[in-house]
Amino acid sequence: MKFTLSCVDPHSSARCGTLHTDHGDIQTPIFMPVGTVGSVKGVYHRDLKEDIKAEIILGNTYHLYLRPGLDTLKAAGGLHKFESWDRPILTDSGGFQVFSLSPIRKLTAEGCRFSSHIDGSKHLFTPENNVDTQRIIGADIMMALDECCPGDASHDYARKSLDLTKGWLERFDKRFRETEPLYGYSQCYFPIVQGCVYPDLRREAAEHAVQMGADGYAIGGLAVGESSEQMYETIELVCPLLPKDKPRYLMGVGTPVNILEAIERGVDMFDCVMPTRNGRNGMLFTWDGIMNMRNAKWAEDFSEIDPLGASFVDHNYSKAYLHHLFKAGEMFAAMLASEHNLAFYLDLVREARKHIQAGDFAAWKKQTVERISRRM
RNA sequence: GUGCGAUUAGUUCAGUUGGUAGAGCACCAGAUUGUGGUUCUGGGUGUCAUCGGUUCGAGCCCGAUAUCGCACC
Repeated sequence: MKFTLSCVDPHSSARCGTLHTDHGDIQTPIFMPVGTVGSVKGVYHRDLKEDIKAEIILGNTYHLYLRPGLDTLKAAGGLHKFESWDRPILTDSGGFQVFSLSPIRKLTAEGCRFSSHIDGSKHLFTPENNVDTQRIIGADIMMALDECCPGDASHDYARKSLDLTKGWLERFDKRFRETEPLYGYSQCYFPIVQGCVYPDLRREAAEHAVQMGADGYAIGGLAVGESSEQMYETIELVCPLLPKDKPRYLMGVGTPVNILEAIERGVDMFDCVMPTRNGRNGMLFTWDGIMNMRNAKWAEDFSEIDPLGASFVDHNYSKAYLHHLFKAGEMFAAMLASEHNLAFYLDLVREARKHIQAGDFAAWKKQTVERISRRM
C-alpha cells in the first residue's frame, strides 16, 4: 500500500492525500463506514458506492471470527467476496471488542482470553493468531492487536497496559512479516498508539510504533471517557511524532465536530458507529445541525429531510414521513437515516478536503463547527 | 328481563385495616464515539365511570344510574 500526500494546509496540520490499495484509491481525509459483521447495517452496497460514495468500509475481527467463523470466511475466499464488496476493507483487530463486549476477559503477555458474547465459549487472541485471522478475512488494512485503555485509567494502569500493547505489537509485526496474503492482493497493517491521556506514555507509544516501519499509524484509546480537550491535546501531541508520509487513523471517532478538529490536527482517516447507530435511533447529522427525528415537532413538517443533503434520500422523503417511520418502528426509518448520515459524513470530509486544497480550511472549519453543532 | 363480575394514566393493570394513587408498555425529552437492530437517564400526562350517602377523611364502605363482559331465562 502506498500513500501520496498531495497537499498540506499552510495554517494548520490539515492535509490531503491518496491511499493506494489493490482494491482502489482512497482520497483523504476519509470517513470509513463501519460494517462490523460484514454489512454496513441497513445499507445496500449500491447505495454505499453511488449515493454515499464510500471509498472503504470496516469489518471487525472479533465479530467475524466468532460468526460466521474462519472456516466460512476462508471457504468464501475472504470477506470481499463473501460480502460482495470490491473496494478496500479495513479490519479492526478485535482488541476493542474484547474490552467493550466480552463479559469475561483476561489480558496477559500471551494475549487476551475472552468469552464470546454470543454463546459464552472461551477464546484466545494472540498477536500471532490475530494476524492469521486477519489474513483469512483478507482486509486491505489490518489493525494491530492492542488493549484499549479506558479514558479514566490511572497512570499506573495505563503504563502496564501500554507495556502489554507494545509487546503484542512487536509480535504482531513479526508474524505479519513472516506471512503472506491469501487471496492475491496485498495487505498492510497499522500499529495503534495507546497511552491514555498521559503525554509521556503517548510519546513513548508513538515512538515505539514508528519503529515498526508500518504503512500507516492509528491513534487508539480516545473518545473512551476522557474530555474532548484531552482528546484534542492527545491528537496534537501524537500526530507530529508520526511520519509525515504515512496515513494517520483516529480510531472510533467521532462526532462531525470531532472529525473536523482532528483533521485540523493532522488526522487522515476516521471511523465511527455514530452515523449508523445513532441514525438507527433517530439522530440525523446535517449541515444545519442535529435533528432528533423522534421529536414530536417533526410530525407535520413535510419539507424534505435535508435541503442541503448529499444523499438521494434527503430530497425524496419528508421529515414528517421519516418521523412517522421512526414512531412506527419501521426498519425503513433506520435505513433512510443511516444512508443520510453516512452521506453527510462522507460529504463533510470531502468538503474538508476541498477547503484544505483551496487553502481556507481554518476559516471554513470555524464557521462549519458552529453550524453543524446546533440543535434543530 | 334476572343474577354475577368489571369500570383507576393513552393502554394493560396494581392499589394493604378508609388517610386525596402506582407499575409495564405507550407518550415527552436527553444521552450514545475501533456497533449485540441497542442500551441508559429524566419526566406522570389522572374529574379513580356518573350522581348521591356514611365518615374528621372514600379509589376502597353503602345506594342508584350508565357502560362492558359472563351465565341463566
